[in-house]
Parts: sequence; structure tokens; C-alpha cells
Amino acid sequence: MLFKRYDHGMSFEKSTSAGYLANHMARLFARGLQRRVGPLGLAPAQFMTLLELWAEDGLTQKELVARLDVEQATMANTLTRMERDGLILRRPHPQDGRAQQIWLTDRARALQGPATEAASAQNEAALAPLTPEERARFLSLMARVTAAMRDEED
Amino acid sequence: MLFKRYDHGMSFEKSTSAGYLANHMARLFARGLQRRVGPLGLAPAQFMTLLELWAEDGLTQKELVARLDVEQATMANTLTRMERDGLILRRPHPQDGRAQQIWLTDRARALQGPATEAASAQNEAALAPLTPEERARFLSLMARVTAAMRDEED
DNA sequence: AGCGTTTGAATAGCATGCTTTGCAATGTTA
DNA sequence: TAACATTGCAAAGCATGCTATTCAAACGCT
Repeated sequence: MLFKRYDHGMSFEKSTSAGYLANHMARLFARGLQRRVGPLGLAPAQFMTLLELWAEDGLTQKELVARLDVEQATMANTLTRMERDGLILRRPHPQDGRAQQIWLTDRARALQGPATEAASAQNEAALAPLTPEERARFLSLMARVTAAMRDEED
Repeated sequence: MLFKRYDHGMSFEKSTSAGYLANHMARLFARGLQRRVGPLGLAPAQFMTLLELWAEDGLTQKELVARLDVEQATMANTLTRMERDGLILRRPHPQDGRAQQIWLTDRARALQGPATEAASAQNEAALAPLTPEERARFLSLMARVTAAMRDEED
């Protein structure tokens, strides 16, 4: 019997790999969000962080890390850039000398409307081909898969 | 009427934002894949690139860029690291003096089995809570959303 | 009180992604 | 064929992730 040179019998089709699709989809979301919120002077990770801070100000870095599920070092760097860009202020925590509280600037508050509109537009563009029922199922499936991987991490 | 300080009436719930969930899910996939293929000396983007090259060798950088949907500069950097790590060789293209062909090394060929097994294990862990029908629907939904965003880019 | 442990952040170093820019090899066209 | 345009890659610069390390503040226990 003849075999083609590269047929090792263990094809791994990227088009049917959840991880591959998830990566590609997330990159497309990020590109689109960048295109839409970039003109406001925001980057995607900054927008994600602002989402938490618009809901509640004065959090510590540790709290942001827990809510956004990124590493502490990643958050520290993102906050440094946001401080540089005049979006937040870091103030010493009144009860804990190791910690700081993160406060929004007026500029950051003013961006809530335009930025959330831009993000909604991106979501709408991505989900355009789906029916309302499919959208709900899709969000639910992503949430379950995400939860499975989080559980597996500990 | 009274309003809480931060209720601007435009809540954007991250738990119901497709983009937010996609980003989080992709980060969890990347962490898991890193954990599983890292010991083989591979990084996630290198694995993604190898997926194409295991199927077909001798492609140009331009062809890889088209198949993986990343920017040319991103691919150039990834290939430089793969060359440094002894996974590929860059050889001048016989017909086009500007281009090069990318060839796998024996080391890269030997990694196909273990690496695809590791990636399959990651996919399995992520999709564990889903039924076979749900998995199929999930992949199909991701493909449709991805296609919608790609279409929108041009 | 004193000492070891834990905890909150910062820093360094690296991988991946992007945009922008530059350059040499090819193609095209007047 | 000379001039212009296109194309394939590389390099610079930056944002976001990660791991590992370090440091000071806070805690806990004897």
C-alpha cells in the first residue's frame, strides 16, 4: 500500500479544533474592538479594565485581578499604561500600606458612553448571522467551556 | 428619584458580551495549551504554525500568513523564533528571489504525534461538559461568527 | 516583642499580536 | 529599456499575556 509522504494518520484539523477556533475568533474580536475604540484613545485591555471600574471605583489591584482573571503582573502593567494615559489614579490604601486603590479620572468616566457603544457595535457585527436563540446558546456554551477550563486549572 | 453614583443606565455586562467571553475563553485555551505543549519545547503560536507545515512543507511565508490569518510581521517573528529553536529552515525560493520556502526539521516532524495529542487533550478538557451535539453546534457557531467578522473586515 | 510566613505590587524577560516603515526583487508600462 | 508600481520580507515600536523574582508591609505565633 502507498501512503503520501506526510500522511501520519493523525490529522488534526484546525477547522474542527475548539482551541484553534477560539484563538482565531478572539483575535478577530480584538482587531474589531481596536478599530472601534482605538479612535477614543483606548486599547482593548484598557476597555476591559474600565468595564470593572465604571461599575465600581476604588478597587485594589488584587480585586481587579480576581474579577478579570488575568495575572497580577499583567494587571500591574495595564494599570501603569492607563495611569500614563490619564485614565486612572493610584492612591495609597487607607487600611493596608501594601495596597493601592484605583480611581477613575474624569476623562475615563466620560468615555463610558462612547466606548460601550463601540463595543456593542462590535458584538453586534460578530453575532449578526445568528438568531436571538442562537446568540443565547452561543453565550451559554462559551460560559460553560470557560468554566470547565477554569475548574481544571486548580 | 435617587440614583446610585455610578448607575449611568448603560450597563454593559461582561458576562453577556460575546467579545469578552471570547477573549477570556481564548486565554484559558492558550494557558492550557502552554501547560501541555510547553514541556515539548513548543509555544502555542509555534504549534499553530506547525499544524500547517505538517500538512504541507515548503510553503512561503505569504502562504502561511493567508492560511493562519495573522499579519505578515507576526508570522515573520514567529518563524524567526522557530528557526532559532531548530524547528524550521528558511531556504531561498527557486523561482522568486524575494521569497523563501519554509521546511521542517526532523525535530519538528518528530513532534507531530506528541503535540497533537497534547492539543487534543486540551480540547477534550475544555469541551468535557458538552454533549457531542453541543460540541458540534459550538464549533459551527464559532465558525459562523468568525466568518462574519472576517467578511466585515474587507 | 520578635521572627518567620504570607500577601500586594513592581520589575524583568519573553511570546504573540498589531501597525508602520523600509528595502530589494519582480512586474508593468510608456 | 527606463520609470513606476507591486510584492515578499524584515525591523522597529508598542500592547497584552505569561512566569519568575524581589521587596516591603502585614500577619501570626510563640
